[in-house]
Parts: sequence; structure tokens; C-alpha cells
Amino acid sequence: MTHRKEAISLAALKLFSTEGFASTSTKKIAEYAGVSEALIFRHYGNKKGLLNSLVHKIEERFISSISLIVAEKDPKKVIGKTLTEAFESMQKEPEYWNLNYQLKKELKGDLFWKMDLIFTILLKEFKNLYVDEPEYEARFLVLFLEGMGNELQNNTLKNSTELLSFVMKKYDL
Amino acid sequence: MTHRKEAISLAALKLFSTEGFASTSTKKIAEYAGVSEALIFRHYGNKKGLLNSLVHKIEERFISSISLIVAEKDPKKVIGKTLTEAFESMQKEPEYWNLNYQLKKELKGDLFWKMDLIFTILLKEFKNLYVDEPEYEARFLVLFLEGMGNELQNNTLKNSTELLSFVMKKYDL
Amino acid sequence: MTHRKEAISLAALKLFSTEGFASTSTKKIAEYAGVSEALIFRHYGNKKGLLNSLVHKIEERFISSISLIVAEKDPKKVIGKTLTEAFESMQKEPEYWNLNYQLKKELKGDLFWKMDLIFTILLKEFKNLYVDEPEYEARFLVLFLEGMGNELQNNTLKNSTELLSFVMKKYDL
Amino acid sequence: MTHRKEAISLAALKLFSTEGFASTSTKKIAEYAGVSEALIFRHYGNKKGLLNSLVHKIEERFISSISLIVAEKDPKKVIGKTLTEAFESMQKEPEYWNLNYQLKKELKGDLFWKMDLIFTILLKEFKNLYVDEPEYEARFLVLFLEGMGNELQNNTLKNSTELLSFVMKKYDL
DNA sequence: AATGAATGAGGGTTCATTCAT
DNA sequence: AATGAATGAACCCTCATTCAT
Repeated sequence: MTHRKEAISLAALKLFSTEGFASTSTKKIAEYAGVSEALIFRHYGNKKGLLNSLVHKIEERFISSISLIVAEKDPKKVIGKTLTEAFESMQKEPEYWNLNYQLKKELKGDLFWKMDLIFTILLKEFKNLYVDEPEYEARFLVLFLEGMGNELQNNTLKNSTELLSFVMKKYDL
Repeated sequence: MTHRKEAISLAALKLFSTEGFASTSTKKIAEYAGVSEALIFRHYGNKKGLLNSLVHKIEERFISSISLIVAEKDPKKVIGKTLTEAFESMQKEPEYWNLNYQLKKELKGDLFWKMDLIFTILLKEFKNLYVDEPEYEARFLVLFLEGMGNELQNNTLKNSTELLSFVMKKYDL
Repeated sequence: MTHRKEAISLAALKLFSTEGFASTSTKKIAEYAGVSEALIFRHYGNKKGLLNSLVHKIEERFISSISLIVAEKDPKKVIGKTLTEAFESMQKEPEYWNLNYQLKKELKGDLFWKMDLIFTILLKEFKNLYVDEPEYEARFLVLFLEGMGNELQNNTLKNSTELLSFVMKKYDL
Repeated sequence: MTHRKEAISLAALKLFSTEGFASTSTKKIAEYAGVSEALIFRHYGNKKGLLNSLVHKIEERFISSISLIVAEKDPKKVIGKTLTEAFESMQKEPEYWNLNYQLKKELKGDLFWKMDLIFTILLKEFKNLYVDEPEYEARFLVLFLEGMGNELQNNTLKNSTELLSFVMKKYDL
């Protein structure tokens, strides 16, 4: 990938995630990336193609981060690590999560939704722990995570690290 | 409010909440409402004005629904009713919640965010219950609700009613 | 049809017929017509729609002119009048014929081709005259007319009126 | 001429003649020829240069075919051969004729127009035959040929061979 | 109150062409 | 000789908005 193609990708990630896909013009992307507008179309075909390439990157990145977690054996450790991994990812790479949320609205289901994978992992481990209603326990935690992701995007969540610690303690993880 | 002005409002609510503000053209709204495009501007000044009128409606409606809750005395009942009220509202009037979520991204803070009010209520009652860390308890529940709202918009949440019952039981509400 | 809508139609007729459909930009049409470019799309949907409206006009105009001819009884008079009518139409309304030729190339058969109608008329009358090979006689004359139409577009045909007289005399019309 | 340069020339001939000069992009030509777009500009300077090279080829080819005809002595044979040569050329190399017609519209007179040469030949021979009005006789036949060329491009002319025979017989050639 | 006509600004995309390699 | 990268200008078209009626 050439220097400029990457610049376009980065600009698009930034702008799509903050302004939304529809509200981001290709001209704005080009200016932000410091390239000509036409270059976007040379490299990605069209605006949707640029988006798709970002989505692919997001998915690959996330899947590889998850694969590290499931190597663990102890159910509690897996659950704990899933929460912390997701949380840290949300903090370190907010653009990717932002984009993921944005696209969920705009693409309506055409998108790989990270939370589905997290749910699957949690469900399995809650079953291993023989809790009463593993589906609801898992879903409950996932929805909390999803809400947290929501808030982290807007920087409206104070003491998020402490909040996570609180949850970890609550679940004895 | 005349018949046509209301038709515009309804069309805009529907379209803004499903397609987003930026992606909904005034032409589309006019067609959906069965009126001329110019009428939108006569009644609401501009597109943003139409949006603002919707936002006002949403806020009024939500505040009045909350005021019923806080009339309760028993902290646990207040918490429980807050959860069920929010949940039922999400199910009965998905457009309003959808719009609220959409606008949170697009307006970035210019908007009254329902969850803030819910947090305030829950925080007060958790304090009344003398739980250990009321801020985090309240925040935790709010984020769960927020995640649930997220999912309900896309109809991707199965057994949501049972899930809520599970949470109510978990908190002994 | 409003004043400006008509202006667009006239400008398009002029430009499409002289420059070709593909080579005529909507901006050029708008400038030539003295209106905003957007108005073209309001009135005709898109560039192709504008073309289609011209084609319809052309067809209607031609069919009505032909209907006068076939009212004649004497075969020779019909043939003669067909030739002169076509010729005069080519001279008086060169834009329409130009466009017809242009479109024949660009639309490839999606177009009503005037010469087909002329052929039908001539064929019928040559049969009435009991000439040896009416199909070829009719086709021969039609191709001559077609060639003449070709040349008249570019003003490269000198003494066209005398040429027609010559042909009329040759066929004893 | 290298292999690739020729491929470009062939692709351009094909595409210009079927789609027209303006409607054929250099990208399309490059793809059709299986070369890079930049190569077109290396070999032909610009799009117009590519066209000019084609036009030159066409003219050379046609002039050499005509020179065989005028070697004949008998006027009637010359006329007959001119018709058949033109006809066969139209059938065997439709692309060249197509292009010639296309360019006549698009270049407006900047182009060598084959029919002018044919007219000159026919005129001379009709004079040799002492017919009454040699100019009109020659023009008449040329316009027929021109119309036939028109139709042959779109494959809309049935029994063209028989039609030509009919004309030959009609003129006792 | 309500509309059709009209527009300037901007949308995504394709164009012919140049440049570095 | 040949190509991929890169671009400014132009393409068709949609946008929110104004105006006359």
C-alpha cells in the first residue's frame, strides 16, 4: 500500500467515525489526506469501496485480538480478559469502534458486529461456570459493554477505568 | 398544528430516525408526507428547525414520563419502575429513541440525553439504599440500558422482556 | 410548458443535433438556454430524459406530416409528395433530422427511424404501379433520400433543389 | 509498429467506430487493447493523435483501392466497379466506414470524405457516356451509396447484395 | 396555507493527461 | 517500451433553500 493510499484510509477512518459516512464528502477526505480527490477513486473504486476496505481492516484487527483471549483456560480469566480487552480496545482505538457503531446504523446488518462475538465467548464461559441463566448473564454484560462503547465515543464517561474495576470486582473476576 | 404540518413532523421523525438526519433529504420528507417540499420551509424555517421541533417533542414526552416515576417513594420501586418505563418506552416508541441515538452522534452534545436523567434518578435511589458504590452501580445499570436501547433499534435483541425480568430479579427489584 | 422548460428543449435540440448527445454537457445546454443547470434535472429528470422528450417530439411531428401524404390517391402523386415532403422537412428542420441521425448511432435501434415509414409508403405505391421489383425500387429511393439527409446536415450538398427535380423527372413523378 | 501499438490502434478503430470518438474513453481503449492507459499517450501523444493515425490509415487504404478502379477504360465498367468496390468495402471493413461516418459528424469537414472521391469518378464517366445531366446522375448514385453505407453500419439492410444487383441492372452496368 | 418554478453550492465520479520509475 | 501513481477539470446530478403566485 503506497503512502497516499494509506493517507486516504486514515483520513477516511477519522472522518467517517467522527462525522459519519454520509456526512463525509470525498472532497473532505482528500483534503484531510492531502491528496487529490480523484485518487480516492483510483484506489478504492468509489466511496463505498473505501468504506468496505475500512470495515475489512476493523474486522481483521478485532478477530486477531479476540483469538488471544480464547487461548486462556480458566473461565473467569477468559471473561475478565474479554472485558478488559474490549475496554482497552475501545480506549486505544476509538475510531474503529466509532466507525463500527456508525456503520451499524448506516449499513443495517451488513456489518460484522463485534459484540456478537463477545457474546458467544461470554456465553460459553458462563456455561462452564454453571451459573443459573448463562444466556442472560452473558447478554447483560454484553449490553453493558455496548453501552460503555457508546459513551466512550463521546468522551462523556468519567472514571471509566474505575467503573470497569467495579464490575470486575462485582463479578469476582 | 395543521394536518399537513403534522404529516411533515411524522415523516421527519420516521425518516430521521431510520436513515439519519444527514441522509434524509427534504425532498424525501415531502414525498413521504405527501406535501410540497416548500411547505417544510414555510412551517419550520429550515431543515434544522424541523429537527429542533422534533427534539423538543422528544424531550417533553420523556420528561413527563419520568415525572410519574419519581412520585414513588420506595427506592427499589423507583429503580424498578425506571427500568421498566425506559424499556417499555424503547419498545413502544422506537422512533423517538432511534432519533435520540442518531442525534447523539450527529449533534454531539447539543442534545438532551435521556440516559443522563435516568442516571440521576438511579444514583439518588442507590444512595438511599446505602449500597457500597452508588455511582458505579447506577452507571452500570444505565450503560446496560443504553446498550439495550442500542440493540432494540435494530431488532437484534431476542427475549428482551425476559432479559429485563432477569435483571429485575438479579437486583431484587 | 413554461418559458424556460421550452428554452431548455430548444437548446438541447440545437446542441445535441450539432455536437452529438455525448459531447453536449448539461452545463452547456443550461448556458445556451440561459437557465440554471439544475433546472434541466427538475424538468426532465436526467440528461437521457431530456433526450427522450426530444425524440418524442420528433416522432410526433414526423408522423403528422406523413399522415397528410397518404391521404392522396394517385400512386405517383404519393411517391412524389413523399419525396418532396421529406426533402422540405430536411431543409426546414435540419436539427430534427440531425438529431435523428445522431441518435441512430448513439441509441442503436431504440429509435423510431423515419426512413422505415417512408419505405413502407413507397413500397405500397410501387406495388400499385406494378413495377417489376417494388421492394428494390422503394429501397433504392429511400437510400437516396437517406444519403441526401446525410449530406444536408453538413450543408455539403449544392443544388439540392435541382437534384430533387432531376429525380422527380427521372421517375416521371 | 510494435505489437502493443497495433493492439491500441485496433482497439481504437473498433471502439471509435461503434461508440463514437467522444464516447470512447482512453481507459476503455487501454482495457480493450490489454495495455496500460499511459501507453496510448506514449505512442500517439494524445487521444486526437490516435484518431488522426486511424484516419490516415483509412484514407490510404481507400485511395489505393480506388486506384485499381480507374485503371479500367470502359466507362460503364468503371461505374460498375466503383459501385461494387465501395459496396464490398462497406461489407468487409465496416469499422473503417463506420469510423468515417462517425467522424464526419464529429470533425465536421476536417476529414477526407470518401464519397467525394467516388463522386468525382462517377461524374467523369457519366460525362464520357454523354448522359443528359451527368452531375445529377452521379450525385444521385453517390447519395444512394451513402445511404446504403448508413444502413450497412447498423445491419438494418436486408438483401443488400440483391439490391446492388438490381441497381446494376437498372443502370445496365 | 400551499405550491411549482427556479437556483447556487456541493455531491460522487470519470476524463484525458503527466510523471516517476 | 511500458506501467502504476497521481491530478485538475469537467461530468451528471442532488441538495437545501427562495420566490412568485
